[in-house]
Amino acid sequence: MSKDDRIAVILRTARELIREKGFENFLPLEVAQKSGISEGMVYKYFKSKRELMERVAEDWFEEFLNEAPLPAQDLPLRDQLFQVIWSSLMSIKREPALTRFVLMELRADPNYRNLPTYRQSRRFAKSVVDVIEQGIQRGLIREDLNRKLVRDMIFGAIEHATWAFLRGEDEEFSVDVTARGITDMILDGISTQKPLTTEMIERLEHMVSQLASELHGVRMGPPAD
Amino acid sequence: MSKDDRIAVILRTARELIREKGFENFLPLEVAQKSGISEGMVYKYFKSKRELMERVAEDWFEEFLNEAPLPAQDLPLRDQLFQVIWSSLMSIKREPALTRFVLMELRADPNYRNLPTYRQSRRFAKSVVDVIEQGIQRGLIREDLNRKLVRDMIFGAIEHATWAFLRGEDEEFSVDVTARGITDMILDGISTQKPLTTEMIERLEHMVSQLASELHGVRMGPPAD
Amino acid sequence: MSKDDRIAVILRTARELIREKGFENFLPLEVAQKSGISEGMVYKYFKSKRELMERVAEDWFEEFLNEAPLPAQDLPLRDQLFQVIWSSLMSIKREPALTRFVLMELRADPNYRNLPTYRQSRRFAKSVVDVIEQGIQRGLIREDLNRKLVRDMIFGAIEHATWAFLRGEDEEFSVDVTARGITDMILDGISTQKPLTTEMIERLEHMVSQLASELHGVRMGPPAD
Amino acid sequence: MSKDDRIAVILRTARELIREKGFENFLPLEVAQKSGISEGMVYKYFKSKRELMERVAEDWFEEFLNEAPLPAQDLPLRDQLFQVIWSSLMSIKREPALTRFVLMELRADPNYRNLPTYRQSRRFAKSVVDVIEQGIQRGLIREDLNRKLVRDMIFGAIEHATWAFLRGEDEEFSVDVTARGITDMILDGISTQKPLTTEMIERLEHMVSQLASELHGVRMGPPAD
DNA sequence: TATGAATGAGCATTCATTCAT
DNA sequence: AATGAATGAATGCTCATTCAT
Repeated sequence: MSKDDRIAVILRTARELIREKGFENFLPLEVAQKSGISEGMVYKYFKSKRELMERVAEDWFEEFLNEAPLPAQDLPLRDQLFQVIWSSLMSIKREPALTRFVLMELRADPNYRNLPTYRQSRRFAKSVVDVIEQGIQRGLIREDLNRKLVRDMIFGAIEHATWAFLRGEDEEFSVDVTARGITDMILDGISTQKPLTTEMIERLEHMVSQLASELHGVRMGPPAD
Repeated sequence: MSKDDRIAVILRTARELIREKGFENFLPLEVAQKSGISEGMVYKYFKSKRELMERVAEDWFEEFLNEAPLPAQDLPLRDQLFQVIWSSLMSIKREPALTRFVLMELRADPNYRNLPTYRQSRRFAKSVVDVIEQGIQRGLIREDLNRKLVRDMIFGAIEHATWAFLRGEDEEFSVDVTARGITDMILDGISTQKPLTTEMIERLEHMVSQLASELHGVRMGPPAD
Repeated sequence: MSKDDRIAVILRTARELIREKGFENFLPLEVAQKSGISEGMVYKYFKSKRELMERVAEDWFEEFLNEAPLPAQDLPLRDQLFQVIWSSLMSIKREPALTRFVLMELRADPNYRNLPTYRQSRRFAKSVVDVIEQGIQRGLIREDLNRKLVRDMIFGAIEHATWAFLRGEDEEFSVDVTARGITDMILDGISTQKPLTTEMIERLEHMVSQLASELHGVRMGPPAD
Repeated sequence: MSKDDRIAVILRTARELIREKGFENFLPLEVAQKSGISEGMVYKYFKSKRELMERVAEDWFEEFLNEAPLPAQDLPLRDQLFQVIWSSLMSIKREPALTRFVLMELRADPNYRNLPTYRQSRRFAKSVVDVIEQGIQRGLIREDLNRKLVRDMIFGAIEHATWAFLRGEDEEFSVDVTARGITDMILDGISTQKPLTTEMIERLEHMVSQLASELHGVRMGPPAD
């Protein structure tokens, strides 16, 4: 078996083990046994247990990035955002144990910013930010937003929904419903109609009133409810 | 030293150690030494290392809940929400290591729902949900919202912002700015103005058209559909 | 509460705890708590945990010796032996945990021969040996027996039956049946009745019959019962 | 050193340590040191201290069972029984500490019946029971015996004799004498010749005397020895 | 006399990593 | 290249006993 095949087998086995037992119980010895090789070989190809785990996470993330291509720019904004959030939730639902590893272990690593996973995470985050920027350029999204915060909110919502799923709180966890909810809330907020609109209307009403008074010498009030 | 004082000392020391070294490196022996007592004493008052850590988290959460009283119901909705988010971020900024412990260890515990921390977390979540409900009743927030999702989004945003801070990504992390940003985004969403307003504007346009036609004998208006 | 009362309470509590949890899990702290006194008091009256446990065993043994008086010497031998064995099994059945303590811990102690329990054990063993001796004197038991071995066999049988009971193997463990079985086997052995004896008698009977017939012309049968 | 050799060394060392210090003071660390290996190696081949000790007991028992082959069926019953009892006592005399471990620790284990030692113990017990059954079939042993009780008595006698030896009470402990004594007592019981027989003979003597006196006018006494 | 806080030695077990073969 | 035996530091937890108050 070639070196690359060997590595592929180890990575696949390791991913299975993480999926089955959780990353806290992941043992290099088991990877070797399940791969039909010796422990020494695992350490030949991966400097340490940690490196192996990081590579597993990296591969998984890479797959995700490839499977979830950038949303087509000619789609409506809402659809683009939905697609990005939906892919993310879907991927998490498929590999909850790996998700936990990335969220809990890698992200807490002081060295996180030098890890490939960090860059991957940035790539994905960028695809979200790109959608936002596009929305801004099209005039559909407010310009005055803190981009970082928008990104945090989107991912925050995704992750928080994920935790509930990982803890088994939401047995009926539906990727579609959750993704739709997050998308709408991000775009529309939770308020009912906007006060600014009213103000503008009031201003218009004022103008109309003035016109009317010029015409008839009579001051019109706002339309009765 | 009285039993209660002893317990207090242990808890304080333990909290310091978690703060300094992170919960992964927390050793009961060190707690004892730093408290000037024997390891056995720690185990006299706390059945296990885990229980001690949970108590530290619990006390911290309790302090937070006491320090962050329910927002006054007569405040504007936006201020109430801001206050809740601000307290949360503030508390996290003060004890990042404990936050990590709660978010990563406790929340991932299969038994999480039976822990005091879970109930505390619910209490806090409830205070947020209460604000939302009140907004709905006042007609300021849409009725058709998935409450759980709103809650997830708010906490998700808070936590995600927290992670960036914990990782030292945002050195200039400002509780005020972040809380303000989250609050506004939750309430208003990120979109520009709302199409529904159009109806009202159409009515106005109609009024203006009539006025204008009276003035000039010409019908202005939007193009007929 | 007087000193003696105190001691009595401690001993009673200790016995209950040994009964409930087994002697391996016996904790002085629990004795104190259950007795409503402090741990220090336990150590005031008993030099060590071991001494306390030995005293519990001693008291129990003493009770047994008092409750199981010497078998009346005018009873048939078999009844005396049965009584002794029966009392022993009965006492064991009542306090299995204490029995285990004596059999496993005390008896294995290098210092066992200096313990009160040893002397008590000897007292009880003597009562058995006395029955045997009496049997010998009455001509009912062979003289050439190794007394020590007889004693070992009797107690061995009792203890082995006990172990099965302690392990829960014989749920239907009946003191009566077991005591009866042991008694009979000890007295009679397991061999069938000696064929030679009967044969000889028959031969003699045959000879006598012939003599009689020669004398009287009449055939005598065996004597009517 | 091969895996099997290593295991053998560990088992041998462990057995020595148990022999020297008793099973209560048995430390895995010491096994490793005395075997010239690290503690980790002990745990590589044996999941736990307990498992190691059980394996030591198991091997010892297996050796015993191999060294003490089934008694030849054509031997007299008494010789077969003697042989079985003798082997048992001999093995115990060689490894008193292991005997204590089996009798006290293993046999008290709630899981005892699932241990290999239990099955070994059954195998040996069966060889005894087989001898008994054979005796019954040959008409040499009473049919109406409670087999379980016979077995208990034999082993009880063996074990009780063992205990005395283990405690050093019988310094002159002789396997031959003890085995002989137990065998005889089991087979013959402790009673003198059966009184009924004597009685019958006396009656016969009486009849014979009468006949004789009728014949010769002379009173006959009991037959001279 | 009574308390109960305090001690601290003692021990089983794990597992990432190395390296002789 | 490949093996897998070997390492050994690290650590949570127990509990009989003491002694200051």
